[in-house]
Amino acid sequence: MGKPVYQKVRGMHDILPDASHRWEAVEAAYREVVGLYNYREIRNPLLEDTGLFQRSIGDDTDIVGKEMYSFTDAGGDELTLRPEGTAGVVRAYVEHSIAAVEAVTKCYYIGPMFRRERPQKGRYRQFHQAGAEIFGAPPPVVDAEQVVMLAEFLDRIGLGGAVVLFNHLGSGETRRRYRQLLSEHYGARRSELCTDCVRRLETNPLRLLDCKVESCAKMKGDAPKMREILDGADLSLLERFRSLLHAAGVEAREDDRLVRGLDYYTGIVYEVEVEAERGSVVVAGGGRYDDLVAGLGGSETPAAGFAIGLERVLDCLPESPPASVDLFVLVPSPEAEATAASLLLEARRAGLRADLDPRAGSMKAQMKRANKLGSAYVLILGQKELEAGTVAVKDMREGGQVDVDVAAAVKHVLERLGR
RNA sequence: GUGGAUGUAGCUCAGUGGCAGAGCACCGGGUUGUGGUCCCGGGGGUCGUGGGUUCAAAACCCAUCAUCCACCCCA
Repeated sequence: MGKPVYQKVRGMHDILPDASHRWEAVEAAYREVVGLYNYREIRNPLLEDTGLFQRSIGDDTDIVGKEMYSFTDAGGDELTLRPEGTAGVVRAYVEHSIAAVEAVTKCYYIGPMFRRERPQKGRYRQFHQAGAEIFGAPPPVVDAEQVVMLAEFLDRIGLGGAVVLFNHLGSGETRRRYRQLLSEHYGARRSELCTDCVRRLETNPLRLLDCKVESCAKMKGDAPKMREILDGADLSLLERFRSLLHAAGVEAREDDRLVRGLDYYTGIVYEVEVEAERGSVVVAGGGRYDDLVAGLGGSETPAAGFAIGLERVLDCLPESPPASVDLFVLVPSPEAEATAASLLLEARRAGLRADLDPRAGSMKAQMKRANKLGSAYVLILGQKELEAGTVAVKDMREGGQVDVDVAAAVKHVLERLGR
């Protein structure tokens, strides 16, 4: 064994053939579920102008401030590997004037995102998200529908019982006012704050509520509450949102500490949590961003979306074996290879996963290979069979085998497999 | 970005200064043409990497890289 000259860059992972089938299954389930809700796929570039992310995610956020893979290309353009999916989707929505063609647009995406963070479990520098966005729809019906869709997806892949934590960030003016009030409340007792919170006063006052340091946490008790700032319309939206989720059987709890790390969120925001062996894991997050389309040059357009962390989802799912082979052909001698090739072709055209051992070793070695691949049936093309124009069909499960005419062998296996 | 733990065979790990190991996996064999169980055998590691201490380093020291945990933040 040689020693590797290169290794994968930090925080990035190879999805090897022994694991990729799990990804395929999760992605297929996602496409299927969002298709039922009439979402269509959008495929955006991985690279965008750096300014797009600065404008949409916000200059003060951690993502823009210190986590982006940005560079100047040979032509002098400032480019960034996308750290999330929404910005690019909104950019495309505006750039292609989609609003002019249809009043409501629903699209989904699946793909890699890049953030230069310190990696750990469930946190990678290249990770994958499956997301969905809707444009041109006011709250709260579509917001609830997106959360239900998300729950349906999780349920389908075996992560039932997800819990939704939601909050209302206030829209536009109320949100700014609330940040101001929080900043004043905590700022008045600045000296008792931890160093992180002193920084938060400036960068993200909403995060002050989430501090776990005791002296800071104590101040939360008499801190102004979002609910006190929200107007009647906001509160009734929240209530309708809640009851729509309830009606769909989705467990949802209001959580006034819930804050999103991206500046474009307005109004209803949420996170989705599932129980895993190591505790509860947030596998998805989303919310409404009613100002973003206009912020990127489009007309005022209500919009909402979410993103699911696929690694986090997969980390919660059990290992599963890859697809096994339906039919394996044993080729004991070169004289049998032509017959083997045509049998394999016939089998594959009939939709069977079929293979042989390209090393052409002993029959025992080839049988071991067939067994390792989990083959249901093995066709044995021995000298005896070749001369008789037959092939031995062995049932690997039962262990028995029968001689069948070469021309009927694949059909025989298809019948036994019930296909 | 900060603090901590870990890095020995493909995988899980034992080995605390004196010849690099186990289990599983992989490959082969157990007479004539047949897998899974069992028995026997085999290949594979410059002990993450680079320095240092020592007669002698997988082990001790320093650095570096990677993974994991906590923080920060987030999917």
